[in-house]
Amino acid sequence: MDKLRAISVFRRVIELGSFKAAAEDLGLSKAAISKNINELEDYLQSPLINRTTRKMHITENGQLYYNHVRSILDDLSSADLSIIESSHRPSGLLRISVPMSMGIAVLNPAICEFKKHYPEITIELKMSDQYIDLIEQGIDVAIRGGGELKNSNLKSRKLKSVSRVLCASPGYLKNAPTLTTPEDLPTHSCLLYSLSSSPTNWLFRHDDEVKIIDVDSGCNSNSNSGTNSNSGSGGYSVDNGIALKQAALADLGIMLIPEMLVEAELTAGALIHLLPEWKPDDHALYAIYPYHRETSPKVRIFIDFLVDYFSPE
Amino acid sequence: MDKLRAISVFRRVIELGSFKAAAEDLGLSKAAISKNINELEDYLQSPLINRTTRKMHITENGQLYYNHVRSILDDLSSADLSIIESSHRPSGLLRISVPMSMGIAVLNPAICEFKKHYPEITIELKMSDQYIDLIEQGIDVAIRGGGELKNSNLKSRKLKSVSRVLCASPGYLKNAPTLTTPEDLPTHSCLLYSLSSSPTNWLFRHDDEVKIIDVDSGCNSNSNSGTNSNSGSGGYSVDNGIALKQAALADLGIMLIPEMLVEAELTAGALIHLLPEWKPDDHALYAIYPYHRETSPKVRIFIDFLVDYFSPE
DNA sequence: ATGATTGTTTACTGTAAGTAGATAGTTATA
DNA sequence: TATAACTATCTACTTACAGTAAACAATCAT
Repeated sequence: MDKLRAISVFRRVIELGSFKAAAEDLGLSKAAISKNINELEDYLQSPLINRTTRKMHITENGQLYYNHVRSILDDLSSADLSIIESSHRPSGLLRISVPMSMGIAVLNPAICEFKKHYPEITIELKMSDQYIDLIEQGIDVAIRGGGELKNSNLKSRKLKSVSRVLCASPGYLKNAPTLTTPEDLPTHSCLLYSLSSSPTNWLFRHDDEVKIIDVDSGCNSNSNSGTNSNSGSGGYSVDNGIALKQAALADLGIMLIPEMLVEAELTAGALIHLLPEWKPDDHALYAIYPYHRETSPKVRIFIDFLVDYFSPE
Repeated sequence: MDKLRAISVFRRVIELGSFKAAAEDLGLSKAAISKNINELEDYLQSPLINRTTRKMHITENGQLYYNHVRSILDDLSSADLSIIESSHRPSGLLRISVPMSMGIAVLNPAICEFKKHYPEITIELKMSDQYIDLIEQGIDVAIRGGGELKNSNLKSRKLKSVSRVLCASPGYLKNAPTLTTPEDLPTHSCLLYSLSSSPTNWLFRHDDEVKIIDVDSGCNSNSNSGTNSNSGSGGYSVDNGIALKQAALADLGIMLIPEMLVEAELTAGALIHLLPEWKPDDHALYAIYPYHRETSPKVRIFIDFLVDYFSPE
């Protein structure tokens, strides 16, 4: 027995006062109504409706049950409706995870704009420089550089290309080895951004020429920290873009960093753009979200917004 | 989809935190759990649980729905339980219909005794001298003389034999024709109890001899009312035993009446037992109640009690 | 009486709910 | 790194049952 249907049928029979009327109202046969009522009565071990072929009268228990059941059915359908409705009109809480530097430089402005369009979506932005488990932590969307997925239950969507620049502070460069081609990099102190998809392999293009440099090659062999002079890559790896920039500004070495994080420093001369004719490969910003047949509209809307927000034109 | 089952499954999954645990708890396969959750999500057009093969986390909508649904399920099962329980422990309202004379003479004392045993059953006794429609009026039990049923949705159960006596007042008999055999009755003024199963055909036995007298035979032809003297049956028919007795005491004629209604008058001499060697056929008292596969325990208990109460030993 | 109306019964059918077993993804352990 | 243990999902299949149609039964109106 589909109890919920049986109860709905019972309710309708009581409200319309006849099996036939309920049958027509519900688009069922009289037989089906009869069966539903019988099954419900069997289940409750109690008569609910006394009936002849011409008259019916609700019993005391029937009336009691009707009163209970009506409010229960109403509650349930309102609960259903509120979920279904919320799945069309986006609202509720959107939990976003993002690495700190990107959160400040990129995502926060985007979110501020987003909130203007969808004020009824509450946003909880979590700055996190670790890759956390979205499902375990109940995160709706994570913004990350690199679309690789740790988990097949996640999906990713590319938001934006991030052009990166190779740069260092004048202070570092003053005492540093010469740098005329990418191949010179392993002799330098290279600051690594550990959340990059391949932190130590830096790729550069010049016209059709491609060079992949393992800037970490000398790291483990000669880890001469402290002094920022002479050759050898000083082992410094951070998972935070702001800290990376601070390290570079403190003359610690050369970094490969998203251009947008250092625009001000480059124009002010606090950082120098190195090997400008060698273009690093673009990173990309991805939105990562738990895959689900029924993606929440708030998630869909938010990602759509970000794609639009970051699209070039 | 059996939505109620899907909701129960969802609830259990949330409470146990795993599909497998819920499957074992509910005695279903993991596949069934998975299907139920998927169907519920499809119906609500919204993800309820984000899941990998190892972890699951309830979504915002899922939490919302869970909160609603838990109280709804609890409400429903408590409504069910209260009905099922009441179908075992008799209680509630018992509506009884009975002809007035029997109500006062027979049923009321029985009910007083019944109430001592089942105080939690509320009784509403309706004295009615018409045969009313039990189902239309929402009557649980009617007590009547004669087990004939107007309606196939009713059942009857014999409670008690009612021995009747032929009697009249001395005042009537003083001026009345002679009465030595039942055949003399049509010459008398016979008072009819219209609720009897055959009001005008009075049956008498003497040893193996049976006589059926149509006491109404002369009624329509000579309706000499007013005077209580001489021959011819005066047409008087009542549907109330007390009124019938009052009519006899007022010297209006001869009546065939349940012995128990006139015991006091017979011993006091206010009424005279006529033709004592001719025994009228016994009437019987029946309980009539709406037929239902699931008879209410209050009805069953009450009728059982009456049968026991009226049984001879 | 007759026909209209209404609930029940019966035989049948199609849907879908459940299962078993294979599959795929994830974590722990050696 | 490979393996084992665990979990959700998918696929194919079986089975149960909800609904229907049609005949039946009972009641009421005319």
